[in-house]
Amino acid sequence: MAAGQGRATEMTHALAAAEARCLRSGAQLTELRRQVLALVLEADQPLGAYALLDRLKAQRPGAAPPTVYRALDFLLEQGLIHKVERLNAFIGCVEAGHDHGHDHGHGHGHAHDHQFLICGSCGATIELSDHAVAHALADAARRVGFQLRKTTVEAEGLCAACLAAGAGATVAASPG
Amino acid sequence: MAAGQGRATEMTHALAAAEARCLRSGAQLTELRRQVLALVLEADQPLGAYALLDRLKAQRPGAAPPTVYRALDFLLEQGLIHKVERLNAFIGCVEAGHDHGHDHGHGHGHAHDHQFLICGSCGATIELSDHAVAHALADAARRVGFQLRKTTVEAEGLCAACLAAGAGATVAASPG
DNA sequence: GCGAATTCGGTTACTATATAACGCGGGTGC
DNA sequence: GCACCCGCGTTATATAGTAACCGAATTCGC
Repeated sequence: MAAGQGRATEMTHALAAAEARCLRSGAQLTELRRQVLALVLEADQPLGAYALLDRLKAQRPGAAPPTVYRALDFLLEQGLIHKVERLNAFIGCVEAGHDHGHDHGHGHGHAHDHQFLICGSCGATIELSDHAVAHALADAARRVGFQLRKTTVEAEGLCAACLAAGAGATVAASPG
Repeated sequence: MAAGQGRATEMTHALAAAEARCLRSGAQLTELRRQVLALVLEADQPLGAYALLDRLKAQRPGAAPPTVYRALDFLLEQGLIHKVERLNAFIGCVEAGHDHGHDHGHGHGHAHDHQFLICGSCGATIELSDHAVAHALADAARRVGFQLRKTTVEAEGLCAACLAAGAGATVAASPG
């Protein structure tokens, strides 16, 4: 891609931004939480809690499910990561590193509306922040008197790269 | 309840419609599948697979997880039920009883686009079929060259009834 | 009628995902 | 020092989902 920086650099930036954000909000980005965040960020796909646990054990042999789940809960609350419900997996928030220039005032991450596009062929997961989708959903909810708190919009299909590679015909199946 | 019919009547209609649909498509709505469908339909909330299994055991003592999962897979394929990803639970499809007047030609249920609004207070789950939401998502996907196959749109919040009951302040918590 | 192929579902065993509950140690305030 | 909260280790368990094998019933071809 056209990005002029490697993944390692992005990671460093993202971690620094996360740290800065936690400092501002008073949240404690502990060593464990930073480790789990790093594991999520360095993956190019959403990772399940137990996949993260396996990797975490390299650094922290005694790690158990609650170890990683507690860290994930924290990171979710801070808006540093998202959960992909369809996959029961976790992925870094692409907006976590940005600063919106204002404080939303709820003491935690801004919990922006977002959408995921999950490629069924290569597993890549694209995060969107499409206002039209968010508005359409908000409108539909308002129409039935429903007050939204958190939205989950996830779609499965084929990413541009896999479509170009002809995955439209094979969809991750080996050619016959 | 302003509806002029009881839930039992709705259920009977839904089951009859499901049977008719399966007849047309050649799918076999067996006794087990009908039982599981009835359990899903008679619940006023989405039910997890194991909750369904517990209830199924009353009629079918030997039932085990695969028993209910196989039935659920069938019902999902036929479009007679939906899965609520956020809850890992299953709910009857409100359109399953309708007839769209045309055959979609893929040999199974029409898999219409839909959205769920899940009340965090009472657990009620409202199914929408909002075209604006579906279109917005389709547009956003097209813009990044992503081909949609299946969409999952689920929102958590407060339903109109719970809002009216003042749940906006308490959200299912007992008053202090 | 007989066997092959298919479908449905019972059964066992297992993997994957997630949480409850208890306890310890380190900070902070007094 | 002591109470308190928080982070986290630890054990155990709950919940969700699948793999693999088997037998009964049906259908198809002969």
